[in-house]
Amino acid sequence: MIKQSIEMDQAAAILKLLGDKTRLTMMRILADHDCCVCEFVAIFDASQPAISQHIRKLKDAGLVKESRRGQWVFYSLNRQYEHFEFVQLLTDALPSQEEKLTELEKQGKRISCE
Amino acid sequence: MIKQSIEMDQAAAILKLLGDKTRLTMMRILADHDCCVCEFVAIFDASQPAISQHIRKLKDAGLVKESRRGQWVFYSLNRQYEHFEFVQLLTDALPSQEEKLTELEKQGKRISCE
DNA sequence: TTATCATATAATGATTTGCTTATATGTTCA
DNA sequence: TGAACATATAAGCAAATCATTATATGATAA
Repeated sequence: MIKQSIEMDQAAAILKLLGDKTRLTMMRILADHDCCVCEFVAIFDASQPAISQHIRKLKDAGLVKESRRGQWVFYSLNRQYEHFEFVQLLTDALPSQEEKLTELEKQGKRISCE
Repeated sequence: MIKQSIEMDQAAAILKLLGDKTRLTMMRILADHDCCVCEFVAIFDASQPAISQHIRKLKDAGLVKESRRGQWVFYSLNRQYEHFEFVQLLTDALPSQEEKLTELEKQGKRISCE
């Protein structure tokens, strides 16, 4: 199988989407763990609608997928996304955001509903 | 020397800048050749001020540098740019825009003033 | 079933973006 | 020097973006 190269307009659209600190950081976090909306709200210290709207953009573009677990909605990377490798190339170049999660745990705000 | 990782806000700023098809394509072209403004105008079939304004953003951010050659102003990648490697990671993942240049040559619009 | 928690959506407004038109600047050449 | 060419800048405007507030939806638990 010959790997199909991404087209310029698709690449530009992805970069535009990720050219926002909040969304870019979300993607970097999701590269390591699934996350639910309320965790993002806590991490970014942002309003719930603001976070919800950022996630929606990522979801509409196909970069993330959602799954409801009880009352929570979790998001994860969509590894079937057509240009997942391109996205991964980017997130791999970014620093781990692990501290944001450990910070959450300290505050007892980490959700886990396994 | 430990390679310093790019910070999230810097990365987001770069992606935002490159999240525009015209600017992204410019960077991909510049990865292969220096280019002058009038070539970009021909390639993108855009107005001269529009092109000039895109280039200015790239220049202000430090991604490209300019050099005047006679009446033309040429632009090239700034390989000394702090996050050049990050930028290169991106452009390397994009398809060559070589045809755009060969197209120009066919039309006799390629500038060369060596 | 109703209160509560988690999330999404809608409406609105301020800010940013990217073009256009008009004009200024800098270079070359007759 | 002045005309022509290449480029930059400024001003203005329409569209896009991103937050806010208010409200709707969906799930759980008492």
